[in-house]
Amino acid sequence: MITIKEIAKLAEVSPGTVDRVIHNRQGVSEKTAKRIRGILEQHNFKVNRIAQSLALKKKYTIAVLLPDSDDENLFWKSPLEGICKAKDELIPFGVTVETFFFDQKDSRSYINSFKLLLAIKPQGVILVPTFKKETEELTNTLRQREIPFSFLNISINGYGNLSFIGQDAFKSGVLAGKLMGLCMGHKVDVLTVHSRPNLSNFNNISERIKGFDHYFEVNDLKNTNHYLELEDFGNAERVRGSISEILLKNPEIKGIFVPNSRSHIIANLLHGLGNPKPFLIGFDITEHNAKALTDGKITFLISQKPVAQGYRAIETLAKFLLYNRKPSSQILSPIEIITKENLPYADQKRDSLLSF
Amino acid sequence: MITIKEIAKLAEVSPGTVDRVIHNRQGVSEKTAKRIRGILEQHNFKVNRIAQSLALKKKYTIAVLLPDSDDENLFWKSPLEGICKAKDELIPFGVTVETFFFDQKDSRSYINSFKLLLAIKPQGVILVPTFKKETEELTNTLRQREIPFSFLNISINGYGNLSFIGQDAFKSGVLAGKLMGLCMGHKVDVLTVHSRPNLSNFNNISERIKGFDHYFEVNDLKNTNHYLELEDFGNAERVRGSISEILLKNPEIKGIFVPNSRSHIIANLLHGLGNPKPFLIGFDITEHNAKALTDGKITFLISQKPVAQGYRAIETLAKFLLYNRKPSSQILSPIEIITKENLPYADQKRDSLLSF
DNA sequence: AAAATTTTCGTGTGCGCACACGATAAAAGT
DNA sequence: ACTTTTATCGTGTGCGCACACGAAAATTTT
Repeated sequence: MITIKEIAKLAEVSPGTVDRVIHNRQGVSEKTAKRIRGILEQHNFKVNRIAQSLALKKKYTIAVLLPDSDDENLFWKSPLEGICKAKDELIPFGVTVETFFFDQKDSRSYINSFKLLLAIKPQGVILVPTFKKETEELTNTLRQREIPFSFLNISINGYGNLSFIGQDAFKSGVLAGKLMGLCMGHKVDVLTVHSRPNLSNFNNISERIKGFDHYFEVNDLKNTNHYLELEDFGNAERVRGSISEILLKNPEIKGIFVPNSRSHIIANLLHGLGNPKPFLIGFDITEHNAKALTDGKITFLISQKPVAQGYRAIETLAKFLLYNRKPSSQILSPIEIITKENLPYADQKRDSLLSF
Repeated sequence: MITIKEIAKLAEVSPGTVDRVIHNRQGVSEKTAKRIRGILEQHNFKVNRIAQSLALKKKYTIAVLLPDSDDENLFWKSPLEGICKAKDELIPFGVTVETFFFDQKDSRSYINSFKLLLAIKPQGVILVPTFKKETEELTNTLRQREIPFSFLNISINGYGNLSFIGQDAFKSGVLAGKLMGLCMGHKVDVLTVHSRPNLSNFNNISERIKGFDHYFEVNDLKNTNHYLELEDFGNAERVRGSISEILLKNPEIKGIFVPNSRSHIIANLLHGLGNPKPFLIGFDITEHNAKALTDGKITFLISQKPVAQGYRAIETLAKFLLYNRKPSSQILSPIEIITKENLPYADQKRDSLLSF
């Protein structure tokens, strides 16, 4: 690997001048700049990122705003894990990552945490835009202060975000539909169990349902889709009642689709209702879901490499701050099909050369 | 992040002494060593990998021995891609990666390429142990010279390799069986199309078939498995003849399993034989397979993140050489289920903070 | 007790780059 | 022709660490 010093010798200038050309800084005549650029290209010069990182002394702070993961909703543990991993790796780069949490069911906590976030004066922000209106406010502030920000996991358009890191929710629904169609055939009824639209993260959920239904429409399958809207997945008694009611009324229902990470709740209820091995498609590998999948109470889980999602969100933003590398506007996670058989191999940790 | 110099001040010694303690080098009395270790722990000191890499001047050469990818077998392009990526990133670490190829159908080329490989005196080797007997020879040489080596993609035991990077072939077969069982139901006949056992890479193929059959046995499904053994997937006329013959004889065959990356050949033949949308499970996302999947001629592809496989093989070996970090003996790739719907999101490139 | 040896430790340099500072040369102003 | 301004470039230092070299102290040998 050729160094700046060597390039300088070849061009008969000082290393400082080469440095200026590399970074397009002013203070070098067009004539010599051109010559140096030629030599750089000719020798395929690439900055040694390692030396660069060591020399760079600018400090950056990235702030993250994401839902906290209570016992009821374990999903957010995974992106957080990826975020923490990126955080560790970024320390020697002079990048600090600070995390702020909010309650998914309380938009005020979203606003409040954001205020705390602003107080640390971050140079970049990652956020999960759970609440639409409030997000408009927040992003206005960020744009005003010229703080770049990316959306994580939930995609909404027209807010001037640098990037979106997450899954194509609609397509993941389509895939769920395909699996249902392939395994259930044409004439069987299916049931979609979802929560109330006004709850958080609904953007993804509704897109999944749309995608699911879309598959049946486009492929002209003659299945009947039933829907069960629950107010609160946490209320076991009421959920049990609603489920058994709709299943009794529609005994021809054979396949069940739960487009959120609380699939295990439905799976375990069905088990209790005398259906130990239901055909059920759920979302996300949480601990509970993994257990239900292993026990055969869930057939398929659609997953999205949530750990990698968190990691990449930080990584791309850091790259933008450090090297001014603009990420693509959509960084789409894989849409993984997880069964009992391939679960042990899913969502592996990744580590980089710099991690321990 | 606390530095060596700061630790030295706290311990009232010189940075050099701290350095000696960190690397367990001799030349420091147990008393002061203990004191320094205490302070290191207390402040949770971690070496700055970036500064370390810059200071390290030891050069390493990693040699890779893998099958070349002709038009007939595109699979190996993917691991190579990952290897090249790792190679680029490793340059600033003083690690050079050299690749050597052999013909999968010619064990002599395996031996010959290995000789060339030895000539560059690598400090570490990655190899795809396609031929069993010959691999024994090669690994003997490597052990003799104390050159650490890892196996890529094909797993064979008892050769003293540092690590294996690849898929659990048996389990991937089990998963294929599961998908077949789920979609085909209990009474349908299925056909497994494979190549002759003496061909290269047979270890993986036979394990996949074993896994596939195992699923049906364990779950007591009453399907009948038919087998078609082809001498050469490349001979279109003969393959067509064999396929149409077995399908005519067994019209009840509804599902087809092709446990190798040439699934697209069978898929296209079936298309020609008047079965435009067969139920077919194949392996690996090659260009041809991806096309056939998109066209609906293949239902499922089982994939294994081959790009990541190549990358990780190099990465783990480099980490071992650079930092003496022993990888786990099995680095298992995910067993991915790929359909038309999630294909666009599969096997994404990954890049690190140090890549361009 | 002096010399020789070994143990224990400090100092200094360089890895490749970024960037501040100052020097020189060219252009503009007076 | 001289000063002032501006454009152009070179020099030097530090980022955190590894490692070679040598100095000092402790130990052994004579």
